[in-house]
Order: sequence, then structure tokens, then C-alpha cells
Amino acid sequence: MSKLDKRDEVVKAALELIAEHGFHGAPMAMIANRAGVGAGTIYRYFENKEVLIAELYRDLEERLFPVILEKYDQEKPIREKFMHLGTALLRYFIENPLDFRYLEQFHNSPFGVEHRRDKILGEKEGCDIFRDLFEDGISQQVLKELPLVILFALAFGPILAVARDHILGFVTLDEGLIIATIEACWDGIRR
Amino acid sequence: MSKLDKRDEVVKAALELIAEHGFHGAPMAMIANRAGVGAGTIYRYFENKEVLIAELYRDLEERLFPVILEKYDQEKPIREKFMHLGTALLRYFIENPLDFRYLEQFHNSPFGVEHRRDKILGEKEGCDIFRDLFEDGISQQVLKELPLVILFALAFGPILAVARDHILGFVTLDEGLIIATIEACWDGIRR
DNA sequence: ACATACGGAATGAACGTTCATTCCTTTTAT
DNA sequence: ATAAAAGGAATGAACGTTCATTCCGTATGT
Repeated sequence: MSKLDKRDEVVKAALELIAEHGFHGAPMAMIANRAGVGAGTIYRYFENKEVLIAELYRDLEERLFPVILEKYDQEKPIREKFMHLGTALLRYFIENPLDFRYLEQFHNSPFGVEHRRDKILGEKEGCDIFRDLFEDGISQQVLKELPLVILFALAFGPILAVARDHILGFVTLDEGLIIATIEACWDGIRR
Repeated sequence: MSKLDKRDEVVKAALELIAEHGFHGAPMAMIANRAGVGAGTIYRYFENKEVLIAELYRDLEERLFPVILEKYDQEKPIREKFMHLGTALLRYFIENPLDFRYLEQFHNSPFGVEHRRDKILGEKEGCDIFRDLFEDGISQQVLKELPLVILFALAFGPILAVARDHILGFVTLDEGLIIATIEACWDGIRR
């Protein structure tokens, strides 16, 4: 197995185990075992567990963003752009349950809260597609005049909840339900 | 300190520490310490940590339900009933951040998932006020014709997200914003 | 009224386990 | 032959839980 293969196996094993059992349910020894690698070997690629966890999250974002931005057309009306992003996001979660579960574990951990704090307070980034969309929507009077954070909650709260319910088997989402759900989210934020 | 006082101190300390640091960030020794009690004393009142955690959750529900059902009028129209429950719930979370944070920790733990699985699969309980309301709303064609689980997600997803953001200091909710948020949730579920 | 005996509540040091990390030996590649 | 990579046993810190002991309020006997 080559050097990069090993790193990859560690990443894959860690993602699977942490997604399924949480950070505390995925000991390094177990990750090493599933990766087919010695425990010490992990530390040749990641300084420690915390670094591994953060790296996993970065990888995840880098996989997610291109997918939901595929065929995203800045020129379309706001409603259409929201529908595109919302359905793409929900579809991604359903098709990649490991990624979704990892995302949840991360968000509900101290790392995740810190990460979000940085993101919300450092408002200068022009790279946040959702912020741009919502700010546009407010100034064009298409969206409710509410603080951005609340619009985010109205849009993403249900998406995350529905994705979780689907993955846990509490509901089965088909394409029709996905669209209906995102339309309902739109009803929540639109003026 | 009397017998009941000690039990109470343990419950209070455990709620605080777990709400703030999560289950794994609140060792029994730390709980005992904050409660002003010996480590072994906890085990006179709770068989083990798991039982303590479950008991804390039951206590929480028993505090929460009476509050949101206060002045709840079954005869009012569905929209009004939803607004009452939604605003009461959000207000409770804001006024009792420890309870909210504990609820989140619980829900994001294996206990919470199991608890929810039991609740969703055992559909027979007539005591679930929200289920009744939503079923009424669907049959009266006031609400969107979506699976109950999705309506729950649309209604509670944003409420939980907004409460979290308020408690973490990402937004400051006043009475006006509370009402506006719940109205937006209503827009999401109403037909 | 006082001293003594009793029993359950409380204690916290100690135990066994689990975990992240390190360290040293062995393997592999050049 | 040498250096880098990999392996996994060893390490020590942290945890939940246990248990022999202490403490204290009450009952008993004088």
C-alpha cells in the first residue's frame, strides 16, 4: 500500500467510525484497525486526533461545495437559486449519509461551535454563497426582513432535521418530498 | 444538608455541567465536586451515570410541558394554537438556557436517538399535543399535506436553531423577533 | 439527664478499564 | 548499507464505579 493510500484509508476509516459512533466512540486504535494500519502510523500523517478531526471537516466541505454549486446560475431569480441550493444540499446529505452524520457530530462538538463563531463574526468573506443570496433577497424585498442568522435557521433548520430523520429511517424522502420540503422552507423565509 | 437537598444538588450540578460541557465533559467526580458531595454519594441516589442522565431528561420534560401548556386553549383555531405553543417553547428555551442546552446534548446522544425512535414508532399515545395539532391541521386542510415527521422538522428545526443561536450569542431575540420567527415557521407548514 | 450502642448516609481513596499518544523495534525502499 | 516508514506494545492520564471506613442523628439503657 502506498503512502497516500494509507493516509486515505485512515481518513475513510475515521470518517466512517466517527460518523457512526461519534468522536468518543471512535478510538484511534479502532480507526487504525479499520484502516488496516498500525496505531502509530496515524501519527505520521496527523499530529493528533484533533487535527485529524479538523482535516476531515475541511475535506468534507471541499467535497460538498462543488456539488451544490454545480449548474448554479447567478442570473436566475432568487427563489430559483434558493430551490437549487436547498434541494442540492438535501440530496447530497441523503446520498452521502456518512458525510451528513459527520457534519452533525462536528457541529454538535465544541470544535463546531468555535468554527461557527469564527464564521459568523468574520463577516467579510465574499465567498459565502448563502449569505449573498439572503442579503440580495432582503434588499430586493423578496425575503422577510429578519436578521440573517434567523433566515439561516428557517432555511437550514428543517433541512438538517429532515436529513437526519431520513438517515435514521424515520421518514423516506423521494425526489417529490425533497422538493416539497425545500418549497416549504422557502415559504418560511419569503416575504 | 438533608437527604433530599443532596439529591437536588447533584441534579442541579449535573444539569449545569452537562449542559455546558456535554456528557463526556462532565465526569462524575466533577459533578460531585460542584454538588458539594462525595463522589460515592451520587451512587446512593442514581444507579449509574446513564440513569442520572435519563432522570435529568425526565425532570426537564416535567418542567417544560406545564409551562408551554399554560393558557393553551383547545378551542382556538389551529394557527393560534401553533403560535401559542411555538412562542411558549422558544420563550422557555431562552429563559432556561441550561435546560435547552441539556436537551440538545441529550438529543444528539445515542440516548436521545433511541428515545425519539421509541416515540415515533409508538404512535399510540394520545398525550402528544403537537401530533394532535398537526393531524388536525392536515385533515382540516390548513396545513400542507406532508408526512408528520417533515412538518415537525419544518416547525421545530428553526425553533431549535434560533434558540441555539440566541444562547450562543449569535443573535439577540426580543419578543418581536420571537413572534416573527414562529410566524415564519407557520408560513413553512401552512398550506 | 446522661452515656452508650446502633444503623444508615456519606465519603473519597483505590480499582480496573479505556483511551490518546509515544517509543522502540522491524520492515521496506533506495 | 542507510534512511524513512510502519507497526504495535508500552505508557500514563482520565474515567466510572466500588467499598471499607467515617460520621452523625436517633434509639436504648441506666
